[in-house]
Amino acid sequence: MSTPYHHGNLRAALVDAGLELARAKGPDGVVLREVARQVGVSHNAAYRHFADRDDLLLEIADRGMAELSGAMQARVDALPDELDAVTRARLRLHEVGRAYVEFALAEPGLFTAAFSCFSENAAGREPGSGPYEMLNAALDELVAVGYLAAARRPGAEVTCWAAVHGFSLLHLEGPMRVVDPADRDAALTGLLDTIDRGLGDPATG
Amino acid sequence: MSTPYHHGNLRAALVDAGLELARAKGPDGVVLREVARQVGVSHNAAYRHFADRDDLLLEIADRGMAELSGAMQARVDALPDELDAVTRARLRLHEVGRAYVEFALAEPGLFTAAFSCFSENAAGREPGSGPYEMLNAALDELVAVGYLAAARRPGAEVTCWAAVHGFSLLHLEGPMRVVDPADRDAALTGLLDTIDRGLGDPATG
DNA sequence: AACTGAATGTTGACGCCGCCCACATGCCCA
DNA sequence: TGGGCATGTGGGCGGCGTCAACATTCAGTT
Repeated sequence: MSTPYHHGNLRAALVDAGLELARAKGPDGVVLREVARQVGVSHNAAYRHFADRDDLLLEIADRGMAELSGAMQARVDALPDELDAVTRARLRLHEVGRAYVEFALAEPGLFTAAFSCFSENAAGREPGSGPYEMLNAALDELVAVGYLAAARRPGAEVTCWAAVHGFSLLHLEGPMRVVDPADRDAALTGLLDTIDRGLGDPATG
Repeated sequence: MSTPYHHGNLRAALVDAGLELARAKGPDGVVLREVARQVGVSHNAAYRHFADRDDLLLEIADRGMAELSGAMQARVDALPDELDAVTRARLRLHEVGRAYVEFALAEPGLFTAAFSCFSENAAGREPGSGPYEMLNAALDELVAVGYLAAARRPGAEVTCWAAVHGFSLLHLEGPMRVVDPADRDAALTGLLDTIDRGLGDPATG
């Protein structure tokens, strides 16, 4: 009555609670018993909906990835239209990278949780919506507009991803945890600039 | 008698055992009770030498960092001498980065353990011996030989570190765990090349 | 050589955790 | 109406980190 024996939508409630825990304390904060406690259900109830803790974490990771994708998409969409093709493509890559780092620093727990495990059918439900696909799209555009030589295109996505991913982790859990935000932003600008120069064709850019 | 009540050098033995556990299973594999078990001492014995688990992990991390430094130094020292200054400086940066990634992939557990926590007096006991210092030295040399413009020097160490760190983690625990070594090496070469181009002064390089 | 205090190691306990089991409850459909 | 199945409960197991009390050894003083 007051609290019906069957929750009705326990699975979703568990994921939501777990998501909040991940946000607040990172992947290690997603404790099955605590999640159950917050939903007001007994420990073990979760096992009717998830094989084990990792299975829950997997779904949380997917949600985190989706959120990251959204943040990246938002920044890309906010780009002004009236730019020439080349600078627009270059700015697009910058925004993709900046959004990635911005999200990681704004949501450290969720970000690390999202990378603590991976599902096969990754974040992007419909193709093209995941962070990886957005990055590849940005790079493809750089080739299309003639800024990035086609010969340099293979592997470029790994370079870009590695750079922003490493930057995020170094400032999140790494030795750069304590640098002040201004220096951090300057360093990020420098990183994006170096990548831009490194990818660009001197003849064209 | 057979096994003396006092171990004699328990602290070092615990660190060694913990180091092996870290190597094999990463930071989460460093379990106090297991470390004690391996040394043949009761659980809790470790508390006479370490404040808590993190304290032990800290020392393990230091050792891991030192090992990383050694691997980097070895690669740098192996560089041939008879090169002109500019290419030598550029190669030096390449080797620093390659050694970093190589170590991370060869010793995944120890590498992640080394970055799972940090001591204040970081890895390099004597100044200049830590990974960070070696990277900075390589970049300073790039400035000295005129390849890297002094104006681009600030923040360059963050860019380089982020790139190789991110590359390592993406291939270690990240979505790129499964790419085959050949592709991985090609991607790393591409990354180092992009960084080299991004840092270099077009007029000089 | 005996005494004493500090250092070191042991035993036992507490409260967490993930996970497994047997059982209780409520829903749906024949 | 009744039976089967999904869902939630309660208890228990072993493992963890940590604390407190106790045992043993060592080293320095007299």
